[in-house]
Amino acid sequence: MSSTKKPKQATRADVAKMAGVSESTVSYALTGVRPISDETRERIEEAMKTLGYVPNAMAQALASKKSGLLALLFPVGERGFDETDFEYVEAATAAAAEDGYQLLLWPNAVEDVASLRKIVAQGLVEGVLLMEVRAQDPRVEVLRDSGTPFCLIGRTDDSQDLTFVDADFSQWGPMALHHLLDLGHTNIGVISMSSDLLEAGYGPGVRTEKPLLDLAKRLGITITIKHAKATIRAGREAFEELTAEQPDITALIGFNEPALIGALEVAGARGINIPEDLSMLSFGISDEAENMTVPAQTTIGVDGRELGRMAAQYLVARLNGDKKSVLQYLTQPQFVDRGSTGLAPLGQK
Amino acid sequence: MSSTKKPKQATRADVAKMAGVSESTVSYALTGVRPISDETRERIEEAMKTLGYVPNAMAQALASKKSGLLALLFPVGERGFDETDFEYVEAATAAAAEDGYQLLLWPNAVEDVASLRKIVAQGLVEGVLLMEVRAQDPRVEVLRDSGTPFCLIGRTDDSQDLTFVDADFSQWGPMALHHLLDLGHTNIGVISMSSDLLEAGYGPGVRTEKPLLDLAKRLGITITIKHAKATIRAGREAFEELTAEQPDITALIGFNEPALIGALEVAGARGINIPEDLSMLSFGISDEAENMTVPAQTTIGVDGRELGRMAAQYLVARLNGDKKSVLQYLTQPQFVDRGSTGLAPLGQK
DNA sequence: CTGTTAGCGCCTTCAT
DNA sequence: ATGAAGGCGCTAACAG
Repeated sequence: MSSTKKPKQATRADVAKMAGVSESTVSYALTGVRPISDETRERIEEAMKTLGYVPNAMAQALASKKSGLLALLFPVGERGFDETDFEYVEAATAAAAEDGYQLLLWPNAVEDVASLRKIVAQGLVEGVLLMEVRAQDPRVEVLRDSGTPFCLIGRTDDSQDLTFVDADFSQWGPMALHHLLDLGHTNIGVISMSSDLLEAGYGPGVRTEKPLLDLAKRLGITITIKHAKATIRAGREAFEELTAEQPDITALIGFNEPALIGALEVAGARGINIPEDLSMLSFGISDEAENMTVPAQTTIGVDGRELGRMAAQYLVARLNGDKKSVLQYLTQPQFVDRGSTGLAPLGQK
Repeated sequence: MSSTKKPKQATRADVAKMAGVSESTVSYALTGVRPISDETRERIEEAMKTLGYVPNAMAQALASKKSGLLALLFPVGERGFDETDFEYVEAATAAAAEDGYQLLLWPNAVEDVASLRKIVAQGLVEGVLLMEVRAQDPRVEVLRDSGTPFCLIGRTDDSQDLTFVDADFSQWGPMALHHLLDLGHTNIGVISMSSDLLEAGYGPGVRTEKPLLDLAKRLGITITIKHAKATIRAGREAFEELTAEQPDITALIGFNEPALIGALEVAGARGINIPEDLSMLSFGISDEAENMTVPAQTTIGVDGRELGRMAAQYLVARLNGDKKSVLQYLTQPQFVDRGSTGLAPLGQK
């Protein structure tokens, strides 16, 4: 058996002995919390190097009450992780690492408040990042009275005094309308998410829809909305209903990725050219996912990486005792033109 | 300020005092490592409940040398996290959780061996999961002589005595050929990954290509391979070259997601119908990504979730002292028919 | 069945 | 500028 057994890690005591100093001096040399003579510092550093000393994370955490760990709470069973979610994770991980923190992935059902309470009580993590936040989210209360700092990606209805980062959904509709109106579209269809989601208070949905409708009315744009489940099939049906009701629609806004694919399929089958016959613009779909559709979709959406990064940074700010009364960030909508919108066809009445 | 301050967590000592027993008895009541009279157990449990006691993870880890944490080392900067990678993560997280372990996300450049060494020396994690394994992977040696148990997702060239899970790439080509041959295709194009990747020994590439070519030769199938970079543009060019060289191709195998999209675009522009005029089959693209293309692609690939799950389970097995000399797992290729392949058109000679 | 006693490896307040 | 000593909260022998 050439299998190497666990080599014993050098401990602070070993370093102290070898350098001929006390253990605490070694600690101070490490943290720089108090002045050390250059000479002893060198001896210590050399000892550390030859011993390959690395402070033990557990002991450090236990003694200092600082684990350097953050939890990223992500919901399981919901609608599963999608690509955008993943952008958060990656960006948050990187941002946390820059500040010396590691991210722990914690799969947790939103309703499972009991184990969340237990999890934070364990004292493993210093702070928590929450994904897939609901309008009324039971996890918030648990975290709040556990005293653990946390930051939401998304927000609750009642989040004035919470730390969060979110997309500024209220701007999506107006931005889309301006873009389409500039191209001459005045009769626009929308394939949005299911009514169930909206009625459940799903933030992106409710925050987007009203400003869109309000502005359309003021601008005199005709809007026809269809709510569809998040399936390709539902998208096909929605598109068919939409075009039956409003044959003169010249542009389509989608806020429902799978349904949009369905609409694309039907349009393709009917020989509708995009953007010559119909302009398409889609909301909130991640860059990569959107590149997959043929043709690629012009998009107004959220920069997942920015959100993830900001979330981690805000959380760390809280940990470092940032006393700003409020730490909240709304990302500007991200417009990516992939050529699926164009001038409105003429002669549509 | 109604802001709740960190409530002091009850400690084992508190429980012991309240229950009128010694501290160690509390521990034993928790772990069940030694018999406790029903009566004292009840007193203890009640005390725990009223105090809301939860064992401190750090202290537990320090004393027992078991943190309950696993690291998932994922490479940054490479080609970025894609959706399939994410399936590993999600599945591994879930599987680890079932065994009582948490997954720590550790972004780490493959070459950054120094910080990897440091990371494991910290003693934070009990084991490591490695993603994006290279044919020659410097991280393996570091882990091996750190004595930290680890499991690869993928494998190195020299992995006889390593613990790993990987797809059985050698079967992909044959499976694809059989499928296409059954439909009457004997002149097949391949848009594969860049030669750079292959020359660097990228496992999925090299392990797939040779068996594919070998079997094609034996079956008398004409294969024309184009290597393209992972971009849509490169895919367009590859497809154009391919069809210029071999106008009689009736089927196309893609092993390069973005390039495949490019090929699809060109095909669409030329009015080539799939699968009537051209059958398409794609390798190793994740389910979700594949559903995004229009038309959807028939795929031979890997079940990312299975891999992630197995990886976590194998690692935990190692941690639990599973002495099986070898723990290695190859997943069967996963064939998903999405209708992009069909009978070869006639009269192509 | 239960209690006592060392640690685990490090941080930190007190001394000097 | 440096040491000594007392925890942090828990595990795991060692004693009854």
